[in-house]
Amino acid sequence: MGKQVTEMLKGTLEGIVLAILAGRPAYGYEITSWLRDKGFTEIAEGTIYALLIRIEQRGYVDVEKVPSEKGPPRKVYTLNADGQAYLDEFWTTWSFLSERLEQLRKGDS
Amino acid sequence: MGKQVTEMLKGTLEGIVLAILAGRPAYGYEITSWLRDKGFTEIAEGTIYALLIRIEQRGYVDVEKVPSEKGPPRKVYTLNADGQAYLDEFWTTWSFLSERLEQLRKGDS
DNA sequence: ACCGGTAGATAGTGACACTGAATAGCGGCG
DNA sequence: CGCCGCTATTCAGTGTCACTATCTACCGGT
Repeated sequence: MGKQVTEMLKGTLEGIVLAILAGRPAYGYEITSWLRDKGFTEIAEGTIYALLIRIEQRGYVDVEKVPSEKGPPRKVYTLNADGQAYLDEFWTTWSFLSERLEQLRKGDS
Repeated sequence: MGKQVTEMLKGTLEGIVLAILAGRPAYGYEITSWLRDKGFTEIAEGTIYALLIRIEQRGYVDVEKVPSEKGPPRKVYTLNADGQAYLDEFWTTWSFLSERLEQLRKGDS
């Protein structure tokens, strides 16, 4: 893989993180580990933190500082109503794109 | 839709165009019209031409100038071996991403 | 005292799609 | 004839997003 994934993630990584947060609240480091587990081995730590700050500024998540037993305090992110709405929109957009791509792959051109 | 699609297209639009060219040779204006037909109404003309120049410079396509009955000569693009290899890679990357996304949507988190 | 693991922040870079406008050839209509 | 509309391509400037690389900071164990 490599650069191709990087470009394809633009616009989708945000949705991926919001989808994770829809399942349960989480903090940055946790999300990064989870992504690595799921095969996204190439996603840099810094990328996730930058993304989290972005969605926080847009008001898609609520933030709470929670002291950690190990290391500095965690910033725990929780999806709010605006974030859920944006996530719904994301899935609609994804479905649209996904369907066209599958048609194309089948040679329906 | 709107901006969300735009960001999601990064990295995939290139694959879409190559997939079209895998079916048959085509020129820019034709590809744009085809995309609009298929629901990609928001893709700007300029975007496609810029993309075509890019994939030409990378050597994924062969180019032939064909005089047109109407308007200036067409630049007809044909997918070559390198392009086909890149397209195969694209589908692999797409499958990877697509599978994780579907898992996420099903709440497999 | 140091190191490894946990946790987060940030400045600079590159790639890609969009906007908006310009150029150019051709046919038809008044 | 002159202008409009359709076909067809090009290009300069913009914004967004993920990456790289680096830095700060807290903790436990050796």
